[in-house]
Amino acid sequence: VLELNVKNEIEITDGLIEFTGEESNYNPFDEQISGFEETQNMKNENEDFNDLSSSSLNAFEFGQRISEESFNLDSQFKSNKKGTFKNGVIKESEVRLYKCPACDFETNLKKHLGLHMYKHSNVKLFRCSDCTYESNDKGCLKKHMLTHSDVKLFTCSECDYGCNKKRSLVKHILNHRNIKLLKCFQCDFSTNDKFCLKSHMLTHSDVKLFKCNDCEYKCNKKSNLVRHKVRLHSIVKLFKCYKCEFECNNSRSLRIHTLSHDNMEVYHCSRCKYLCNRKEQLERHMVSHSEKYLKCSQCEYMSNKKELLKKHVLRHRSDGVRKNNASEITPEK
DNA sequence: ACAAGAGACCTTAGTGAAAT
DNA sequence: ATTTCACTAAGGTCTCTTGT
Repeated sequence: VLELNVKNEIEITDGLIEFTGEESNYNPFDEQISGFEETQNMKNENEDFNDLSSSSLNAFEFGQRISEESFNLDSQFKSNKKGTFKNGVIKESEVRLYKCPACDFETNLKKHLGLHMYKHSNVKLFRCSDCTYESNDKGCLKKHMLTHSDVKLFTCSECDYGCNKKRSLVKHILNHRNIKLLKCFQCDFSTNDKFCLKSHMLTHSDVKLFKCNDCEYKCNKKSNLVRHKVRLHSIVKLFKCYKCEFECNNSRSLRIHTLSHDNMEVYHCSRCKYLCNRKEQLERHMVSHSEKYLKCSQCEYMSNKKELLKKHVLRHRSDGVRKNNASEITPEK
């Protein structure tokens, strides 16, 4: 039993993860993702996880499931109907009398229709006093207000982690236990985050969703494109030459530029904009333009840098894949 | 549930400079 | 002249959090 703060507890016993203290039993892993598979045998692959029995994850559950989840109902309607479903059937007496003229929503309670109609207007009933957030749902505003406070409804008993969502704590605790329930069917990658898996699947695709307007760079993540633009094409120049008007956004470019002010003999690369003040540095630089690569004898890895190949070979050793020695570093022509 | 962003971690490549 | 160390830039990937 992992004790959470105040009245919340999470039990992990025989494969059952269950919250006690509150009634909600949300299972973030209820849904199957097409093309992906849950690693139900993951437990067997993880010898460090001693708390569960070997067959436990096949019965991985978060207590009793909420039957309402399976109905496609408006959230306000659904929230007030709790307890009116029995075995997934709505009682015959609860005929829906009020229909929304603007959409398919219908309810048997007039006040629910009134609340629903706010959805079709610009009127917002509740507004955050600290930011621009507004909503027609009081509960949503209450939840939003937590983001302005330091209050953490759920805290981990094993570390300093705290959050306001049960689901987040469940995921966090699964990380402590080294359990990954969602697995990529194309590689060894696994995670507990469905969206993360979706994003991971893009790495197996040749499609690049985002392209830089200023160069040939392409990637599948918007945040990577933004980072690329800031690093390479940022209009903000942080480094300025103290002798002239030259500006750039990295220290290396500035260093190279200052060579021109020092009356030093400057060596230019014929294939790029590289400059330096020593002949041997230029020669080493030219290696980066050559097609001479050093190849690892144990895998497909290649590098034109001896230090990197050494590091790589050491990794083979530490992984215990195969014993190796320096003679296995085979330069290619 | 989904989407997006921030940030962390890891890796590779390139480089300056010191050591050999 | 060559090797090695230390550092930085940059990209890929993943985790975590937040908002809708």
